[in-house]
Amino acid sequence: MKVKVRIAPSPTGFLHIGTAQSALYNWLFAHKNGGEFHLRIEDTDKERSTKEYEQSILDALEWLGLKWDGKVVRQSENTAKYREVLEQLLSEGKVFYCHHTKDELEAERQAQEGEKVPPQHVCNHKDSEKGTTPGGIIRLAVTRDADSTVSFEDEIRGHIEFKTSLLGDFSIAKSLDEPLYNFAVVVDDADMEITHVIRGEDHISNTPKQILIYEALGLAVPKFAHLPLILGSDKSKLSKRHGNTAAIGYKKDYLPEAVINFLGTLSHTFSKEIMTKKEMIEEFEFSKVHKSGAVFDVKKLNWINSQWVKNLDPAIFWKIMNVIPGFSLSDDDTTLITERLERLSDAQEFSYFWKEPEYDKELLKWKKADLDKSIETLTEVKKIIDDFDFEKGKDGLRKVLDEFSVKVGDKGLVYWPFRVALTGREKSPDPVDIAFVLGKEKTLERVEKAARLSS
RNA sequence: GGCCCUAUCGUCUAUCGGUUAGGACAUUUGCUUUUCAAGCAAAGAAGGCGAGUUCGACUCUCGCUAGGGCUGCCA
Repeated sequence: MKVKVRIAPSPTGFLHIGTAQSALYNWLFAHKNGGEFHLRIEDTDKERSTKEYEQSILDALEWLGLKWDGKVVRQSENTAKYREVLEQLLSEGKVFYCHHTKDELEAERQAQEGEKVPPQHVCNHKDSEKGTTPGGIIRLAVTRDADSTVSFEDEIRGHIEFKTSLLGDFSIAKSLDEPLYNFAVVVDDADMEITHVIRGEDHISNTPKQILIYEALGLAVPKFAHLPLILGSDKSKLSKRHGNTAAIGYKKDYLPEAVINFLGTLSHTFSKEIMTKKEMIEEFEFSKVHKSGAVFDVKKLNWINSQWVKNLDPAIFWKIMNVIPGFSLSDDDTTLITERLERLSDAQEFSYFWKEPEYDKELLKWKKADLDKSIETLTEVKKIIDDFDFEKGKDGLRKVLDEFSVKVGDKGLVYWPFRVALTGREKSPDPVDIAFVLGKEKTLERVEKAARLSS
């Protein structure tokens, strides 16, 4: 049987980074097995779902390169199917109408909490006239055998078992046209012929309910694989208060390959740290997916990103950066930036390559000398550069500057003001490298301006 | 409270009964050096607790503890 998996985000927010990870693992599993990866939008909650969020989820998935097969499925477009299934179940007496009010249910729940018994609603309408009378909400009639259990073999965690007596007659639809999560998921997964449900650990406790629905429908139960959660620094489920939880929020600082690499290696053991999606497909195994939650470590993401940036095609780098339309440096010169970049937005620190630097003249002062002396030396440097033929290359210029340094007796006094004049910053690559990127003319201009600025 | 899941360096992890408990990120130090990085080299850093099984447990079993998830007419 062909492997078919899916992710089912609800358009009530941006694509969560955890959902992105589970999308990745679904995608990996599908590709490893020559199967299909589908996208289903769970928009049964009409109040909170929006088209904008739906679009942003699609965009995030595309950015990450997790392309889905076939068309996007929307639950809101499946209402006829839910109604049909519900009516059938109703006629078979497997589900029933519950006419209890929210207040009654709430009172019951509080009483149960007070008695310290598991909160659940075992409805007395199920065997009465009321159960077949339309109105109220629809619940599944769950058998109350003290010993009966629902169990499944999780692909990642092994045997998991629940007592059905703890479930109560749980709700599956607000009305014939308003299915609730657990019911809609089962109907759709069955409809789409999903073979493996790969999702977050937070769904483990929904699984027995869903299995019971499969059984009521007389349908084959798919395999389940529950992924560990991504945790914040305090080890609780990653949420807004920990920072950025929207996958698309990482776009400004990270390459999609790096985010995928990070998410992939976070909860699955691979043979090395830096992995392409293709390599991950080869090695993906449920047995190598971890069981325990993993803390989201931005420092590691930064490092992984820096590795990807270093090896990035310069043309693509400039396309992504888009600092000034059309601006770029030669491939070799680009490495001056990419070799020292962790986050994409840090490229702003190299803005002196594409615009005039602005700085305080005090910055020109070398720490082991005073400002006047620094300027004096810079003026000498200007002359040296003026006399130097750039055709002779970087090493040639370095050689003359080094010789001059020996005469001055302080290398820093020569190079520091030179660096500041060119970049306006206290940290940068070698000023000689920068001079050769800027060219002789621009270099002289900046040095001259610096010297003038201080007189 | 109930149910379920989990438990090795600060973080992500390897180990599938016998290892000096390995690697990566981070940290610290050294080299390099005109600054900051990068790069290279090195160092420190771990099996929650208690029983049991065994010649021998990080590894198997049980209990405890801790953390997490769920407990909606949300998904």
